[in-house]
Formats: sequence, structure tokens, C-alpha cells
Amino acid sequence: MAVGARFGGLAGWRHGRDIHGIAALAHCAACPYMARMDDLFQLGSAPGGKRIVVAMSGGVDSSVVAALAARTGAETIGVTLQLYDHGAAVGRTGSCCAGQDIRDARAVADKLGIAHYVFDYESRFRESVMEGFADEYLAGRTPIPCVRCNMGVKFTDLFALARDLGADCLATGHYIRRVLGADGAQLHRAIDPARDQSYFLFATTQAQLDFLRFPLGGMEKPAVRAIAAELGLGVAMKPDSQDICFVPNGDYAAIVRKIRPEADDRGEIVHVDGRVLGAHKGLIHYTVGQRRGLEIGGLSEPLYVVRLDPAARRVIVGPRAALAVGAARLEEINWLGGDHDGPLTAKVRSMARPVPARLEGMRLVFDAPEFGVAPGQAAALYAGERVLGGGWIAETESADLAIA
RNA sequence: UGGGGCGUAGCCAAGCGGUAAGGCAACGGUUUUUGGUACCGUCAUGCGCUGGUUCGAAUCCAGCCGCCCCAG
Repeated sequence: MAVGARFGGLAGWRHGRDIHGIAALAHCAACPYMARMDDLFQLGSAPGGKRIVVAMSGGVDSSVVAALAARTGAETIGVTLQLYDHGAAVGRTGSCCAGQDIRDARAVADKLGIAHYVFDYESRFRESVMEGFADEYLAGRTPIPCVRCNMGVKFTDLFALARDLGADCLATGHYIRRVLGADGAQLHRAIDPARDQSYFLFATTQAQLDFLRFPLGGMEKPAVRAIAAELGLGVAMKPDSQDICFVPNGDYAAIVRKIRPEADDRGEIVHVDGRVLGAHKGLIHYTVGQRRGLEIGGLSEPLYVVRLDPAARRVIVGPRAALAVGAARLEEINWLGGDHDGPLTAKVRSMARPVPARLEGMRLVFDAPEFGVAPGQAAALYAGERVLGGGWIAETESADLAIA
């Protein structure tokens, strides 16, 4: 295969002869999903002749996906993208795709006896995710780098890479379900609502969905860890990733400043009633809905960031009631819902119960006011468990009578 | 230098003789593959200062200091 010659210089190639350990899955008491094993990758009746590319981040989830893929008998190729400065990330827990994570992914691939490639995507990641992240903050919006990463590096670049490798599908460790309906593949929320990652995947296109596979969407995290432990994978007890992967200490302002040094401009904190209440230390430190960090005391009720005004370099604050939003104008809507029409539910943050709403053109109207809706964030749309897609929040309409 | 009022944590503030509420802010934690929210916890051996009365004073008394208002 040309694959080896083409990418061989970048990473080692191993042939998948050693399925030692994989057999143990058949006896994995912790995993009731083994009976449906062959359905996990939705490849039809003869997975043995197929080729699966698995996006391996170095975490437990994608490692187990690789193991499950190998177990189907399909030729399995692990691919890891190095996304950012691996020097800074060495040994840090909760990261992915850099430093130790890449070594972890390699170790898992070796254990499973599958091929494994590592590609340097640092500059690509920096351009498509990190710089956009910084620019969004400068524009007074609140970005979601994880979605941009999924849209770009993972589901566009890695997607193309997988096709070049001759894969029949690209599998990832996301907790979301791909369900085959009458009109093709649909996206559905994960079985485990606490793990559901549909919010980060609302922008997945139908074309991408046709090629992607998410074998963990029907599983619970403990079961996934149990499989990893059963197989003796070193990452079985690895902590879940959290926070933004390329931000070392939760200090994202420092990253923004590093990418865009001009990001530190100070300005006024102004109440919605017009009073100037104080000074802020740069727009990048604030986001709509935020309460802490304003350092304004002496009031009977808390103040929240209601709006950011990058032109005037102002942070506009007000009481919680001022956060009420009745509707949001969306941009770049991705629609996976076919001819679905009428009421739907929407999430404007990852960890939230979807709330009733309706879509009027590009305008998402909430049945009841939502709080802390920030431009730059996303609205994921649902019909029950099905993900209809979603869009980016461009601007919001206040539902606070005292302000509107 | 006549009269009146007030000084309690970073800010607002209760208490009016019995051993310092509460809110905001801050800090810490929990939750969380975005930001944020929410929730939990911490935060005045001391009430402008110095004396006095009292078993006991932030609370009563005296003096001093500092603000504010009115009048001149």
C-alpha cells in the first residue's frame, strides 16, 4: 500500500498481527455491549475486509475505540495529531494531543498491535483554532475552541487524511450516537446525558456524518474504563480531559495575550442604567453571564456581565434580571434535521438540559428567557434525542423589560 | 471652635448593656472536554482613639481625632 511509503517517514508502521489482549474483550463482564460489537462501527456484514481509521488523542476513550475497532477484525489504523506545543504539556493531566498523550496513544497502539501515525498539525491548529480563539475574545465574543477544532482539524483535515489512507470510516471517542434512519445517518445524543458531547458536534455536516463513527455513544464511561482496564491499557485510569486543551493552567487570558499582545486594553465597567462603576482589566477577562472578577462590592445583589462593547472597550454590567434573553440571532447554521419543522429544543451551553424553543429563519426564540447567553457561543438544536444541528450565536435580544 | 449628625471587615450594613447578623466583593472547593452559571466553605478576640462606669461595654459617660450637614 502506498500509505506506508507516503506517511512512513512521519511515524512508525506496525502490522496488526498481534491481537493479544483483544480476545479478552469477549469475556469482558463489565461490557454488555459486546453482543452488538459488529454494529458499533456500522460497516455492514463483513468488517473484516474493511479499514478503520481511529482518531487517537491519547485518552481512555479513543484508546478503547481503537481496541474495539481492532476487535472487529477490520484493519485498524490509529492516527494522532500533535496539535500544540508538546513541551509545555508534558506530564500535565487533562490534556490531549501533545507530549505524553502522544506517547500514551503510541503505547496503546503497540499494545493492540495496530498501525499508528503521528502527524504534526501544530501550525494548522494554531491558525484554525488558537488564533481564532484569541480574535473572538478581542471582538468581545466568547469562543468555543473545541467546536472549531472538531469542525476543522478533526472533521476536515483528519477526515481527508483518513480518506487518503483508504479508510471506510473515521472513528472517534466522542460520546454521541450515529443512528441510521430512513434518509441516512442521523446524529443523536449520547445514552449517558452526563457525557453527551452533542453540543461540541452540532456543526458536523451530513457528509462528515456519513463517514464518521462514534462507537462510545451508547456506552457509559465506567464501562469504557472497564474495557480499558480489562485490556490492560495504560490509560485506563487516566483522568478525563477538561478545560481548553491548549491552555495550561486555566489562564486563557495569558494565551490570548501571547497570541494577540494588544489584548490587554483596559476600560470602564458601566451599569446598564448608565452609571460608570469602575475599571476593568481588559475585555478578554470577561464573558456574558460572568459574575466573579468584577471586583465591585457594596451592592445588595450580585452584578453580572450583561454585554461586552469592544468598540467602546466597555464591560456592561447589571443585575441577574438583565441577563434574560428572549431570542438569539444565529449564524452559520448547520442543519442535520432534514425536513423537521416546528418546536425543538436548544442548548446554549454544554452542560444544560435542552430548553423549548423555535427557529424562525436565523432567529432562535426561546419559550422562556435564557440566562447568560453569550455571543460566540453555540446553540445546539434538538428534536428529542436527535441532534438537528445548530448555529453560532451572533447577538441576543434582551427579555428584561427594564432594559428593553 | 454656634448647632446637629455620623464613625462596626475591602464596600454596604444590623446591633442600642450580656459576650459582633446579613449582603456585595475577595479567596478556596465541588460541578464541567468551551466561557460562564449554580452550590458549598472561609473571611472583625474586635466595633475611630484614650480613659471611666459596670460582674460584663460596639452599646452608658468624658476627652480627643476624623468626616458630613445647617448656620455664620
